[in-house]
Amino acid sequence: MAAEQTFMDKLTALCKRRGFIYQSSEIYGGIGGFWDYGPLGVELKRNIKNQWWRDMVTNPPRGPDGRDVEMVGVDCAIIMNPKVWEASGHATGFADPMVDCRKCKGRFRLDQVFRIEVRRPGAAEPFAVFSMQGDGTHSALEAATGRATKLSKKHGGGEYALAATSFKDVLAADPRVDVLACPTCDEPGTLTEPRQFNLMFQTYVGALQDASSIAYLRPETAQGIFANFKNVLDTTRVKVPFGIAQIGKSFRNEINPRNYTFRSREFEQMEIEFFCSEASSMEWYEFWRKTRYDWYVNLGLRSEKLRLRDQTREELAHYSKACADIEYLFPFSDEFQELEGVAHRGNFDLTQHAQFSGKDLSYFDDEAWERDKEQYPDPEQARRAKNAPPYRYLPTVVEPSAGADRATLAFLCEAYTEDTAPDEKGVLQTRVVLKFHPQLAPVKVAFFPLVNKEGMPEIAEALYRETRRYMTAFFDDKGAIGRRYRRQDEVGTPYCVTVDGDTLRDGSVTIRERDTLAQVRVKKEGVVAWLRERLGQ
RNA sequence: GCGGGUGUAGCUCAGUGGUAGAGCGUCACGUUGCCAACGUGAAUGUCGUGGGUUCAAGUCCCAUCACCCGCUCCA
Repeated sequence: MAAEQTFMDKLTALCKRRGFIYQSSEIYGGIGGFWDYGPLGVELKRNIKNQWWRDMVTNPPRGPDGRDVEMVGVDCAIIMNPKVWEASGHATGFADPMVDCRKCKGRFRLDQVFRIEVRRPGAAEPFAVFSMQGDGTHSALEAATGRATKLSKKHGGGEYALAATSFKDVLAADPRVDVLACPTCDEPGTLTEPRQFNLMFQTYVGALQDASSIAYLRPETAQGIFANFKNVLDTTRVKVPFGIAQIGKSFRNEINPRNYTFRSREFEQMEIEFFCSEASSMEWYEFWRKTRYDWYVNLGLRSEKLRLRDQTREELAHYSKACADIEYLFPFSDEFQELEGVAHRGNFDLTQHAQFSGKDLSYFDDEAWERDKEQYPDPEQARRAKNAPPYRYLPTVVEPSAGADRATLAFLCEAYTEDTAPDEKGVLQTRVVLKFHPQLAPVKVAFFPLVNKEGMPEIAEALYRETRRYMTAFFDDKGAIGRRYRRQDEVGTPYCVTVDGDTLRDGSVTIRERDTLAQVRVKKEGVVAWLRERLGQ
């Protein structure tokens, strides 16, 4: 742990020193869970987002059906009608504190779990106590009857009386939660202390600050996509299967933000909701699972620190058929941490929004109907068939949901390398280098005059001005050449171009490669083309 | 949320209740001939913040904020 801690310390120090990441409002003592990207950090993160958008939206891969994936983008408001969060399930459990079970991972509202006491008529002490879930005392008692009868028989039979007290009331009288049993696991001691879960940031819309004007900052970008599903269907010519993508900020009022930018209260997501038929959904799920994993690998997360983990049945949400996490072993933890989740969500979200909004969010498959309608000669039969699957249905959703800040942090961790390079006297010295994939590097190329005379600076600057029309470039004539190379290594610049004496004689420059330190000579007129070819800019 | 630790220059860190420091970095000038050069000079601090004790607080006390570690948590 000590060595890994040192690694994170070095990385965070580098990120601060070279302008990748700053703590938010640092001059006022900072604020927990919020981070700013500096001049180099914003380039890095933007490159990651742009690459994602290019690879997923504007130039998506070929799907399992042999056709190019159809994908459109949206950019939705952060604040939405609060009913959205009722439909999505994010608002439930707000009114009452909750307890979690450490064993079964269940979460229960205190007013919906009851302590059931079974006692003989007139007896002071119950002969059996257990826990039961219910919407109210009545439903809890009803649910408990079967078990109480069995317990009564076991204890010799005879009449018994039931009493149900909600955990809320029990704990009000006696705050010891460890004597209460989890209604699922049925053993005491597995429940956490009750807590208020209010992880959505709350605000007021309009000048009037009362209950009717409460709104929330979105805790995920996905719901904006679902809420616009019908709009996109009606106004573009997409056909299922297709996806809607969005990059944007989300907010969660995390109890305990930690691990640098990994768990922040304000963060940026890159999400796709991919809509397909139920029949093809597992095929699409497998496709996205692999496509998204490969995306990270292709951009440089090559080590064994990246893995694709299928969630176990117990981890899955009730509506989900399958979910895989793309995880990275960050230096700050012994455990893999989630970068992205690829979830098979069934049609849960569209069902919820159709129900809560009262709007029809079904999709009608024209092509299939045109193909099959001859099979329904009877008009009434045809009308019924037309409005049911496989012609009209709520599409199934596969959701690849990635964290842009987490990806940025993973790429930084993976890129950070210490190796050795010879100094002026040929002695090996430690070198810090960020080995970013060239596509992600904040600065693509730096231009140096070997020395500041004989017209070298002018030539180098002219090349710099020409090149920056196409890519982020940097000009540096300060200090010795070796030092300038090292400065660029430290921020991950893949190429450095040096104008030297030979440039004056034959018009060639040296291009030095970041990872290998190898140098090649290129005619100065060909430098831009040489770089654009290798950087795809 | 609980317990422990830390907070001094851009970074890493010294600093016995009595003048605010070092290395690296940054900037200027000179030098420069391909991998962390050298010389000279310079800038940089409400010692996290707010109270308190004291003749005097970076140092002691209290509170608070931020970060780190361990638990917890991650809807």
